[in-house]
Amino acid sequence: MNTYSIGEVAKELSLTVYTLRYYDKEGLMPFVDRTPSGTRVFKDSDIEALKIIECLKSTGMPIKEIKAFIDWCSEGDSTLKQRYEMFMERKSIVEAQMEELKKTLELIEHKCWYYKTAIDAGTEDVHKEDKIVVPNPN
Amino acid sequence: MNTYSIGEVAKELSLTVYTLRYYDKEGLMPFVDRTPSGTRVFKDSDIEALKIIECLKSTGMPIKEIKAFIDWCSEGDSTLKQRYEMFMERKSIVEAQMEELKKTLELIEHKCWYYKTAIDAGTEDVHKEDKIVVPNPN
DNA sequence: ACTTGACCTAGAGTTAACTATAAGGATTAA
DNA sequence: TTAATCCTTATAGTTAACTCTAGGTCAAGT
Repeated sequence: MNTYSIGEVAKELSLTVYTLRYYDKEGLMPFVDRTPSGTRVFKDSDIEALKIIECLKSTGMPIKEIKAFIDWCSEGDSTLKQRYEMFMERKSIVEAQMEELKKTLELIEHKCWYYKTAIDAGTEDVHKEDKIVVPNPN
Repeated sequence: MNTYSIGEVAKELSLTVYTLRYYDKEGLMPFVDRTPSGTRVFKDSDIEALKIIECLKSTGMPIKEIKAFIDWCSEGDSTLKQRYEMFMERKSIVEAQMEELKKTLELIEHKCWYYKTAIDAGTEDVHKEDKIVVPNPN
């Protein structure tokens, strides 16, 4: 079974060693082994767990909540329901984020069109009467 | 033409008056009028501009960059190209975010399944041999 | 043996984006 | 007119998530 140093894991996950040690300090990595002298030794399964952590982080989940999840994992089968519900809640949060992003993208695409036509006309004034000239979505 | 107080705008955009004043201090709202005594008076077009600001903010754009855009808007037609390029860049950033979120959602949905089956089995151990029992995407 | 470089901890510093407080001015309602 | 409820500025405090420094340990290479 492969093992990795903190520097290797940092490179692999595009994080800094500072960040990884910070996560450890916050209790996100209680599963990582140490050598007798204290150096962290990461297993493949640890990297997988860190990928889950990064996944949760990318949904905007705060580190304290991620720690709660990690704690549940350590507690075993008695917390299966909490963990399930946590992921179900994340699912609906992410779905809402995707909806939100879709609307954002539409507005941005409209702005791209707005500026493209303005550049072609040489002035933003072409849009001064938008409500009259182009009554609809623009 | 309608006008609004800072409190009304805050309510309308689900922000606090603190946040709006902070934005103003950071130079995001140079277009907002004042009464002779200094009270801000928001027009409908100001609220529309704030919605664009919120849109940019929701893509993760830092306030300093949003300020650069607002400054370009004040400078007039000479900055049309910059503004166009800025929105084109935002467009690809948002598209990348959507791709990322899609992958995140897939992982989360997998975890939902993982925990649902574990709950049904009464133990997480049903997944201990995933690689053998279910060789593929799980 | 010694130097180099990666690792360690504890704790301080940074940054962004608010969030709140203090002290006061203007406007409205009783 | 007096209280309430807005608003103002300046400035201080908070929070999350890093990010870095200081001072030290440890293992490998020359």
